[in-house]
Amino acid sequence: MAEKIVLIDGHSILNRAFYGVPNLTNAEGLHTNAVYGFLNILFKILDEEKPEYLAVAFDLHAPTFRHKIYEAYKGTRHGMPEELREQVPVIKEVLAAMGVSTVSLEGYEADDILGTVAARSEKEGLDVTIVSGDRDLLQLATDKVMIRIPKTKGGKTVIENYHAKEVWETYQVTPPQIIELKALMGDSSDNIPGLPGVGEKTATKIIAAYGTIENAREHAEEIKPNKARAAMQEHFDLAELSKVLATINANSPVDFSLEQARVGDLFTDEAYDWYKRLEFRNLLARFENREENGSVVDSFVTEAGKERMEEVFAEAESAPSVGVAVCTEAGCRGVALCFSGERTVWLPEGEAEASWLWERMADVMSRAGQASAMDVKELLKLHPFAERPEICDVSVAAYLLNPLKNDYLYDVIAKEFLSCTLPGKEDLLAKQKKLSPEELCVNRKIYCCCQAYTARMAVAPMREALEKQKMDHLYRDIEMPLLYTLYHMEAEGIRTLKEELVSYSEKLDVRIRELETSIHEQAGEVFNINSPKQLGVILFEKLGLPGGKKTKTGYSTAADILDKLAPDHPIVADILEYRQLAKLKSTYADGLIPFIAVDGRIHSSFNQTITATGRISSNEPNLQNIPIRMELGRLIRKAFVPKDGYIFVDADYSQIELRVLAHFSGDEALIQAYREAKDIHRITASQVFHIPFDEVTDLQRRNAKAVNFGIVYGISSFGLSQGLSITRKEAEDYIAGYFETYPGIKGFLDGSVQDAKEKGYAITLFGRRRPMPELKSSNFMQRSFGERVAMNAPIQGTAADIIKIAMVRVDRRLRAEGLSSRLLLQVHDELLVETAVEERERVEAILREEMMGAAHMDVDLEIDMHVGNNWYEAK
DNA sequence: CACGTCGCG
DNA sequence: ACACGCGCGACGTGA
Repeated sequence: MAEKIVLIDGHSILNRAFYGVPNLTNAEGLHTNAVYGFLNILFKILDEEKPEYLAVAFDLHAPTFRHKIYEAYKGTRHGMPEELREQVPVIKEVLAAMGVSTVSLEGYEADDILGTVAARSEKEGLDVTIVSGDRDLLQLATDKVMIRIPKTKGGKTVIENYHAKEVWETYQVTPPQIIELKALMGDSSDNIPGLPGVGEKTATKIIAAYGTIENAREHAEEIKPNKARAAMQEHFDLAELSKVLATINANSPVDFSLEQARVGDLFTDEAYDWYKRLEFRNLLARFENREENGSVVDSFVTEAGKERMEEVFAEAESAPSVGVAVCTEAGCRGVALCFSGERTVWLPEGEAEASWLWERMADVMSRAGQASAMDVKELLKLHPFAERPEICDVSVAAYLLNPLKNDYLYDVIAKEFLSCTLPGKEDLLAKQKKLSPEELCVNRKIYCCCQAYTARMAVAPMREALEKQKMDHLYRDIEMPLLYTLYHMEAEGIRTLKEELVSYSEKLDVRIRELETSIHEQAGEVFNINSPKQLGVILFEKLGLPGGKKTKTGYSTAADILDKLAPDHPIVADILEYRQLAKLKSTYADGLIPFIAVDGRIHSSFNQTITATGRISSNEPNLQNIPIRMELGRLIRKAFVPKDGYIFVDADYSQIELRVLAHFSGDEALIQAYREAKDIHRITASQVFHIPFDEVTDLQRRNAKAVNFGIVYGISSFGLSQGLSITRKEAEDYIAGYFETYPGIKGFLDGSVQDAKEKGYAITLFGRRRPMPELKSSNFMQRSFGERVAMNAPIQGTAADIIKIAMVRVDRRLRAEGLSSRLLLQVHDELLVETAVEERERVEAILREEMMGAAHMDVDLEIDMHVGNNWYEAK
């Protein structure tokens, strides 16, 4: 079959689209209806014809030869409305972005270009399709050249098709005679005057009979309707002019290269960006279902039948590198496997069982030369597989490369590391899209395949980036192994006694009601104590307590403000107690109950890609902020218990951050202090205040402790003064005294800030980076924040690195040594192990060895360890 | 959904 | 004179 070229009459189709599509604008206020309609027609044609070549012809604005004649006749052309005019450059840009070649030629109309290119192409043996709204072009029809005229019928676009045969059937004339026809009947849309009083019917009769207008004139006296005969005799010049206007010059000197017109990948990143900007959601969907080579979304194959799926799974197990993703949504469950940029396979649940799918997925993870996923921990939950270095988690890698992001979405990763534009969650699964169940399922499949694709393709560039930034060790030897430990902890969960929580909640409730009544009485009215807004009005307006404004929205009623107000009114103490109890009840007692699973345990999540510093976070529920500081809150911990025959062993690092600081700073005095003394805060007080160790008062020790903390947080005199309720001047004196005592620390903190400013990031002992864009800020507040972060990040981050190392080693040893004791929780500097009674000593030894041995610094790591029958006792 | 508040390290 | 301690997550309120 012959190759095919599609030629589009740009302005004509744009114009038709403009009047055929209701007014549309995007967020920028740009009119988009004509562009939208144009693209719809374009795609419809391309779908139907699947041509090898494609070009769009545009008139230039300069008047053409034919226009000049016409203007000489009539004067001016009617202008185009502004709403359409502004879309002309847009469609040209969109076409350029899609790699569609456009043709225009000074002094010639699009018709001439179309005619010329059509004639040349036909000569070269191609089939030609011309798309236009202009019937003038019918003159170009042959048995190889088809003219297609889109029309809107009842909101739907139907296309009339004309080869020479159809022209004859419709008009009873040959295509070249269309010119004669137009010369007589004219064409108002194309500003061809024709003869007055001659319409289509008469014109057709005349040309059918005489062939040409010249011949018709010879026989003018024979022409039937008197009106037409008169016109022919008196206004023949008009017919001649019309004939010139209607004649397309199929021999114009247009510069056209067939090769340039070859249809390539229309769905480029730039085109995608344009579609997004123009908000062509429907067309984006078409975009995503495209059939071009190398395009991700359509590179996948859907496999049906268990036998065929088995083959694909087997193929994946021996493949050098596979990206894996799953969809667990009922009704569209399945596994996506990406083998290469050209091949991603979707394996639907179909007749198989989900459990079978997940087993086979786990086999792929266990055996493929390299197996990668966006979230390996999620896959482990479906069906566990053994840890091995060939498994990569792309989200974790992305997190290390930039821990400041809120999330690590595949489309962003693909854009960043693969320069590839994929449809995002919003594009595929947004609720507003109101997809039918079938469409939703298709989109879920696409979503899943995109994840597999990104996981497969991003591994290499991300590995490279990690190596380049010297984080490959951190990734391979700390974060990836940690993922399995976190999975184990989540799967294990912690036994929690519902009855304990319920009775605790009831106990709180009694007191809360008492306080509520008392507070309302003292206020003289009933109001919502939980509303800071209402509370502020009561305290600062009705009761006239001193305080004034503090927050953007009104009065601050935070605890530290209320503390200072307590002597002024007894209601304040009640409010503080109410707040405390309300918090305990809502967040902890009542809040935890729904999380107790059928196994009687709470399985919270430990997130590896959340914090800016490298810490782990916990949620649903957060088990890293269970109360401990106040006795009442601490009682909650009695609800967390080991299973029968087990006890809790809890180990926490002693001042790990301060030790890290001592190591980093190399400050001899501080290092020496750690080597000698157990009570670092007391020794700090002794040295800073020049007092013998034994004479340090409790207050002095407390102050020294606050300074130590302050240092770790990135000291500021303001912050310290707030924390200690002292003046700024006093705080400054403390800090000055501290730096005098430990000059190495001053040097380290200054150096950290300096270093971060030069490099743009802070770095931990194990190479973890925290980017710090704030340091470049011209805003004092932001820059100051950046400076504090630069001091804190290496310290907090290194402590995080260390406990992560310890966690992995503890988890591994418990398993490797055949123990049944298990790591359950991590609370930043603390590990909780559910320990078989008879394994207690082994577990204690493992915790001690692995936690203390996780890093070797100038200051040893120390731990405190406790044992108990619940979490309350074990701390 | 942002804010204020407060629990933990 | 004035910004503000570092890192998280959950709850309740109110627009």
